[in-house]
Amino acid sequence: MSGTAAPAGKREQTKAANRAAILDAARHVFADMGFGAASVRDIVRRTDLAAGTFYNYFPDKESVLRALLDEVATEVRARVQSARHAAVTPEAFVADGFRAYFTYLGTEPELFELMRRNAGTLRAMFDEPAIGAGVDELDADLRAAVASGLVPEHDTAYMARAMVGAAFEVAVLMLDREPTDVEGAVAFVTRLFLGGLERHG
Amino acid sequence: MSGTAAPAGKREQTKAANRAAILDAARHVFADMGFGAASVRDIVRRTDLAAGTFYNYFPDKESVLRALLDEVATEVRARVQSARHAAVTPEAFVADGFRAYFTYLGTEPELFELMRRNAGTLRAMFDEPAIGAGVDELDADLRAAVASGLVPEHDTAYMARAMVGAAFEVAVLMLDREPTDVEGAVAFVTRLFLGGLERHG
DNA sequence: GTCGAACTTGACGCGTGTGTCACTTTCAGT
DNA sequence: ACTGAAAGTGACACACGCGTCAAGTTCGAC
Repeated sequence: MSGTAAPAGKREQTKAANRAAILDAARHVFADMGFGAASVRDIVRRTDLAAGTFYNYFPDKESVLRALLDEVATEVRARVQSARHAAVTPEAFVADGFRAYFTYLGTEPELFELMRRNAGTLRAMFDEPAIGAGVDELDADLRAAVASGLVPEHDTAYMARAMVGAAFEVAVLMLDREPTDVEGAVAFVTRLFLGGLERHG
Repeated sequence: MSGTAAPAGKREQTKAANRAAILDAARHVFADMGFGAASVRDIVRRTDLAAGTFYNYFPDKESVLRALLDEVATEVRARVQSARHAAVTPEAFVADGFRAYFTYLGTEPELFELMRRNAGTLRAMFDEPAIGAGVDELDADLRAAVASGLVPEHDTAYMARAMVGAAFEVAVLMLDREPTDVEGAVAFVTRLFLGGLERHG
């Protein structure tokens, strides 16, 4: 009957369901009113649970944000990383990385909206610049590309930031346009940054 | 004695001083804890004023944010606009616009921090994408440049967003590095986007 | 069917924020 | 000086969020 791994007792089932319900409610609340203005009560109210129950699952609203973040950050990082590491040409490096990024965001627009709305808070709270989910890794990959001669020498720290910042804004616009045109966005940023990389030679 | 225009009665003097004190306190508070988490009391506490006095100047905290925003948005827009409109080559168009932007941010790092911290809130609150203070104007300028043949045809909406997003992130890094190197940042983004623009032809 | 541990519930005590308002202080005009 | 309007003050009434906890409910083991 149940599709996934363990059938599990009813106890564990509701436990997982409650946790999921809280995370789901929090996703909406944080995206709608922003993390700072949101209260634990706002989250609970979007749920069938009682106020006290919340604290069986998370100690405070910050933990919920953290959980939500881990969800998205690890996923997007892994996808982008593996896409980039499979690339051998600069074209593929840029295009595949962005494609993985844009594709995932198209899949989870709600999480993206949450990140967009609370980007400043995230930066301040966890020093991880989770917004781009891996500026450091991009920087590292760029340095490796420079070292191996694939790409001309340049300020990789600036470049990583610029790529993430531009990609983020382009993603916003991409998701605003109907229908969502991932390939168009990929083509745009790829041309932009390939041109930029060459020019730095 | 007093440098500026009207010596003004003591009445008007303190009135202006109080308003300025509130705005200054709010600048700090919004930048430190984020707009959503901040309270009117937090602002007042950073001031010599009583709680009630606040409401003689602003109806609520949102109005303070609005006032703060107008301060920075109109200033940066005017500077960038005039810098760009004086340019005749694509090089100057890109470089001068960014230079005006970076230079102003270097002047007012506190307002920049406020914008950075609350970018998501600003977008949600006022539809104006005040963060880049003029994406629309940049888009318009780009379209004009395309129409006049200065620059090859491309998706100017994407380009405007990408430029603003990249500039914002580069500015963050620029202000983190010591000493603040405006010309280095200008040179970086100029090469990046000139290469990108050419490549789109 | 019984029992106990795990979980849920919602009301409670406490702290804090909101916007207001009667009262006081301050300044400008005479 | 004197006076009245303008502005400042802080306590107040109300509302809400927080985290807890005693009481109730539910599931699973035997």
